Amino acid sequence: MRDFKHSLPMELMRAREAAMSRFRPMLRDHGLTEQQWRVIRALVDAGGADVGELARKSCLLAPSLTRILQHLESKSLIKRTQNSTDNRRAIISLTARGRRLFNKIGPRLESLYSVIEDEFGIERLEALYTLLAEFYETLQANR
Amino acid sequence: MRDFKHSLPMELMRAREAAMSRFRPMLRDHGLTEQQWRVIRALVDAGGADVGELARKSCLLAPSLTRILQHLESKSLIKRTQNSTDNRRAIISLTARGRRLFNKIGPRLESLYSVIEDEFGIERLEALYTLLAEFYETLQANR
DNA sequence: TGAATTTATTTAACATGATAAGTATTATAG
DNA sequence: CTATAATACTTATCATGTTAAATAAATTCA
Repeated sequence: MRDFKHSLPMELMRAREAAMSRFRPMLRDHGLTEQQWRVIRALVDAGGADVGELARKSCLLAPSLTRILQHLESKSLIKRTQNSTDNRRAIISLTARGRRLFNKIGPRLESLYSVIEDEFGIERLEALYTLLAEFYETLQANR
Repeated sequence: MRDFKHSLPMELMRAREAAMSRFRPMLRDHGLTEQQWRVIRALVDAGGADVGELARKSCLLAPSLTRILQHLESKSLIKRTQNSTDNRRAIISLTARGRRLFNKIGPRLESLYSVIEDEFGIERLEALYTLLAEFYETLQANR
């Protein structure tokens, strides 16, 4: 059997964890988990979206997202607006408070990210992005 | 700000999930989670290890591993042996039942994995492994 | 139209992720 | 030696991951 150390899902996880461990403390200082931040960032990107769209953009399963939205709503970081044409989907968007939090955290994360760019090199980072995207597309296509 | 779609931790996660979704149903059919399988596989690889070593090899946090070991022990898939020189660390190893389960599942996962190799190509897969390992090493080195 | 399906989201239940605190054992300094 | 610190692991707590089931609104079709 292939060496245990050579397990692709594990290598992907280790690489991800190596990166996230740089970001997580900062998010925590602002009272956010990694997943909550992904939702906020997706909302800035989309400027309002229903739950399904948010789930796709933030790479979260619907049940997780449901709980996270309840949490963010209780902290007044997001709000829900009823969709007139389909009462199943409410439109989620950031509150002013949510946007302020994003504006505070976003730049700090960017600077942490640019440190990684410098350490690993932009070219190799781009090569990694490309391979990851291709890998994902390949596996989705043949699903 | 960098495009949201271009977030490295998310891309790593998506790629990992694309792969895991191929393996997870099979594991589930045998009553195992992905993490439980990682522990079993690490034990085959090491042939007996204490909790700390197991945590590193299976990429699990100690509290998660504690719970998983309790679960696997209750299903008689692993056993604990006392270490004579240090009573803090018990040595974990597979039971005969654990080994049988591994022997049943291992080959099936390998064949699922070889499908991915064929779809994506071994060369690109190797390139991906290399980049991931380098990325991990770079970020660990400068920690 | 209205019963049956489909779609969107939530709830439930169990397992793991992440951080902090607790416990027991071993190592170390004085 | 022994009080103290360090190490290895476990517990506790809250948040998320994963699957299945439930709920409710929209769609389809007889």
